Amino acid sequence: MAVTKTVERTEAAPEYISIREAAERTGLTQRTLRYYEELGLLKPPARVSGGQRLYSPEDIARIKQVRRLKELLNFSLDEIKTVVDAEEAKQHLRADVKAERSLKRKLKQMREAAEITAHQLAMVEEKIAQMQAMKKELARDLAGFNERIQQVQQEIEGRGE
Amino acid sequence: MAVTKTVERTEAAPEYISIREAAERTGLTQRTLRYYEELGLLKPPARVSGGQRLYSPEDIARIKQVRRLKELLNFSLDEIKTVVDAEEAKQHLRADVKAERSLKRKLKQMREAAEITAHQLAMVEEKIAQMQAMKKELARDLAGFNERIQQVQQEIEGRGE
DNA sequence: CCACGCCTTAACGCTTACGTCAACGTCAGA
DNA sequence: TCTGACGTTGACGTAAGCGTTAAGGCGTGG
Repeated sequence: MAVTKTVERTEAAPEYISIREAAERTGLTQRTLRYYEELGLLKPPARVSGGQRLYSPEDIARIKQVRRLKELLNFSLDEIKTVVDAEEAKQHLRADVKAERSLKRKLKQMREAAEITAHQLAMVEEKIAQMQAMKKELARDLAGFNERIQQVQQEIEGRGE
Repeated sequence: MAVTKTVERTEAAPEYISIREAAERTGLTQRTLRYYEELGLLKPPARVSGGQRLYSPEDIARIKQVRRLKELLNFSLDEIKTVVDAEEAKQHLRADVKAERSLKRKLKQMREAAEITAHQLAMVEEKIAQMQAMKKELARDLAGFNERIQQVQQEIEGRGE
């Protein structure tokens, strides 16, 4: 019985925003938001009775996370999908924990979730290391330039040109 | 009088390598190397008399830099082109410095080069900062998971299940 | 009540960044 | 000298990631 979530539009929920606002706040376009939803990267947001999307703060947070995965870590949308699917699993297991079922099962699932998170963490750390190496190189270049600038400047002054 | 650079192929320069090796060492494909060259991201390498490309160690270094710009900083090839064009300018000015001309001119050019480098450095630093924020978030998540795992484990032991 | 603005889905278009032939030269070894 | 591996330049193909347009629904202010 697929119940379509709706929200009172009688100013009840001020934190719910239109796709326009969502796009502005996340730096993506409306088209991109719909596209990501279509791909399953974003779970379908709430709708008003008229059918228009209403994004919750959690939705916004998730959108920002997807964007970070893409822009910072350079993940493809496919890769992001596997990540968010994993996060879905996390949510489910949290619900499970609250619903109280087999503890061993939960333990296994939580370990998987932790492993995924650890993996992502490792990737981020690796990228940071690479970028710090790049930073060093650039800093060295810059120092070299500044040194030469000093030299040339002294030459000019010495000459009194 | 466009003189085509050539290199003795009588084993004279062991540091010069074929496009195959260049691709292997840089992690790009041969096609990509030719494509980048076509776009002006790489300066045309030396050739043997037969027309085959020979990459110098400097060429290889440049290729790796282009790759870093793409993969680490997520630059488009267009953006990379502006960067390498700027670096071209640096090289030219270095040649100028050796050729000894107007010192003031050189000074101005060197300042520009330094500015460009500083700009790139700033971008790298910003990305590092963003990624460290992301790292913190992930670390926090992971800690939360591990904590919960401990809890569940104790529950299991306490029960003697 | 109707015009205007914002939303919807569906479909096609387009750019980037290469992959993949095809057709042909080159070079080293048997 | 022939053969087979490797290289060359086009030219066309293609997947990802959206942009853009079409055709229409909803609701709100004048």
